[in-house]
Amino acid sequence: MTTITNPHPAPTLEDVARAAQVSTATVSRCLNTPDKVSESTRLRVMEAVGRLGYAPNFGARAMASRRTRTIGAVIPTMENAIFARGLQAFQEELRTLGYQLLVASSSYRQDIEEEQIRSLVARGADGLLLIGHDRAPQVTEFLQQRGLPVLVTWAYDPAQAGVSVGFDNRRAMRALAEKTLDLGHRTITVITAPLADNDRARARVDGIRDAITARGLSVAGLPVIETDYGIETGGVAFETLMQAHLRPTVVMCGNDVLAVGAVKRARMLGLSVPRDVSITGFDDIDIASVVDPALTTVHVPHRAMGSAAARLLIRMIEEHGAVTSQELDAHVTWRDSLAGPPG
Amino acid sequence: MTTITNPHPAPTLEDVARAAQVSTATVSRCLNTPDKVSESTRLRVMEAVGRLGYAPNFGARAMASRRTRTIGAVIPTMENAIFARGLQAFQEELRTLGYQLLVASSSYRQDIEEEQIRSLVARGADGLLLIGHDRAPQVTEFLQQRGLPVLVTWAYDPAQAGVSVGFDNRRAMRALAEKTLDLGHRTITVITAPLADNDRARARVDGIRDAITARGLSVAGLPVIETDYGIETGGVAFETLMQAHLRPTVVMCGNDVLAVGAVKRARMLGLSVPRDVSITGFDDIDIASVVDPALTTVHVPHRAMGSAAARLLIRMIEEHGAVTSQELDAHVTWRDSLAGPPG
DNA sequence: TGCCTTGATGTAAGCGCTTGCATTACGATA
DNA sequence: TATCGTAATGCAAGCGCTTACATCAAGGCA
Repeated sequence: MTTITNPHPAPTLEDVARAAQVSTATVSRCLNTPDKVSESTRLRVMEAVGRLGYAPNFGARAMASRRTRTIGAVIPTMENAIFARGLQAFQEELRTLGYQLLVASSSYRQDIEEEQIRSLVARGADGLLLIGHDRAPQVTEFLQQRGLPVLVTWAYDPAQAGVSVGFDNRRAMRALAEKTLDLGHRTITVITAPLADNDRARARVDGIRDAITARGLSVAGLPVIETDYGIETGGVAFETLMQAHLRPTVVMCGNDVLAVGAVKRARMLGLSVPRDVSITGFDDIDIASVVDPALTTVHVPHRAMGSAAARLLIRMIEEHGAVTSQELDAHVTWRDSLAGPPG
Repeated sequence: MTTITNPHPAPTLEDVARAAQVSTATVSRCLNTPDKVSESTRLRVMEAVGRLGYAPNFGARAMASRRTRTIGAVIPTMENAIFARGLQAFQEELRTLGYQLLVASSSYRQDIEEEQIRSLVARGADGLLLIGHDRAPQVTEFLQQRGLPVLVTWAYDPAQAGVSVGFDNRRAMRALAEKTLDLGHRTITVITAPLADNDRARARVDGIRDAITARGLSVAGLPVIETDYGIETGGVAFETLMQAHLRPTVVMCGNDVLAVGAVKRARMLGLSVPRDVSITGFDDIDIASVVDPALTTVHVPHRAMGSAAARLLIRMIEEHGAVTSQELDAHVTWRDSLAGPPG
């Protein structure tokens, strides 16, 4: 390997100091505590900073000052609108609080999530935002060992350890399932994202089971198809379900994207929604009200969750105090894709 | 200010070295060049690493080794599906190449973009991915001064300096406008995202003008409404346009989200698309084929663009070579929202 | 005039890591 | 047995910054 001499060495504090005829300490103070420096010096220094195109080296600064004002977040994927929206709000709120956001994504894989968490910690994140509770024990242990503030979101499950801000996936889905049962549906089927390593998805399916059981009905034969996130995959799963000999009167989907796939496929199959079959979603993203018929779904306050998470996490960091989990409301949004069973 | 002694000091290389009874150099080698260390030592060291929950300090490592294997990207917003998708592909490709992605978002504001760029540079990014060409000159100058590899994407404009990978927004929109004119439309109107600081949006509108001018028609009276990104805002703009005394026969939208808003609003107003009015989009995101009628739009290869960008940028970094811009194909996708003018 | 306060600046010690060079141990070779 | 090569390890210099502490100049006051 040949060592290439960088033709553009980034200017350092020392370069600026030399250019402005002061010590590095003074330059540092100009940048961090300007009121501790005389006006004339400050002007001279800032001029040099501008002229040289100086930008402080973050690593060095973090090392010397032992904090970064940086928050790390690991989400499954940016392609999922629900995370994108919540994270955008999270970031905007962080900005007003003087923090920076570092985002990484895990593609729904626990091993990648672990790798990303370690990387964010190594980068000196002052706190971490994670999605859901499912996580290998050694990761939790690692985080605890570090005493790093960690906030879980997109989930609120009082049974879980750790602070979270989110909604109760299980209860919300149960509410929707109860409405479904109220309408007279008895042949329910479910399409969901893969359940392994995904407590939110599992909680939603459990919510459906809760509702069924509470009516004294049996949950034994409840068909549940797991499939990857996507409109197309949702459609395929829907078609499979409709080919069963006991055709469902309602297909409850674990998220809106799968539900939209189901609705589209229904039309292709010549089925009318909700006359021939009802379909429900979860999340209430844009697409839910765009599809025809519009989805009956569970509305999740993504943006509110993002900003609440930011405020809570910063409080954990700055006040070292014990904060408590916060539950947000997720309620059924009634639209057109759910009606009584046919006949 | 009271200084709080961190109750959980992160273990350092030295802690590991002490625990494993070796020097810090050996620990470092275990982590970076394991084959230069004897097996027995390596095992002992790795055990200590695991037991202490050691994670290397990124800042220190970057400082000592003078590289980070990190790429920075600044996008306008994660809420826009087109960026989310392209960036996801970008990140996946980077991972296979052994690089990490740092994402920041600018909310479509140049000043925030500048701030984020500087921050990513300060964090030691080995290269930068930026969206579009519009940028304050001092930013470009700063980047150039640093000699940092920068790749522009979501745009391909041979007239612009700098390397880019993307598609020709102007030509693509022109092609769509020509189809529109071919169908006999003469009363065209446009809904677009704000044009200031957004070369992609401007290029798209220019493409429409190109098509009109090429037919020998006048572009003078072409109504153009600028509005923020969103389904709702698109709907409002559409309604405004339809209230004009000379009602358009086609509304061309700068992106799919605005177009979907227009379609939804058309239905609310009791207008049939495309019988009463045609509507076109741009981007071909999921929502475009979900809305009814499905949007005639311009298909953009988001994921291909993301991975191509990753490969190109890494080549710029690792081979120091002059690479050339790469143009990807964006073509009209014909669906149902565009037909001939009424009557 | 001499002493003290105050504000502005400089000095230098790290922060945690990588890496060139020096050292050591040990088996192979003459 | 003496010599040498090689593999394994240690030593220590820095990477660019912050900050406690030292220093210094300039007034203010008795």
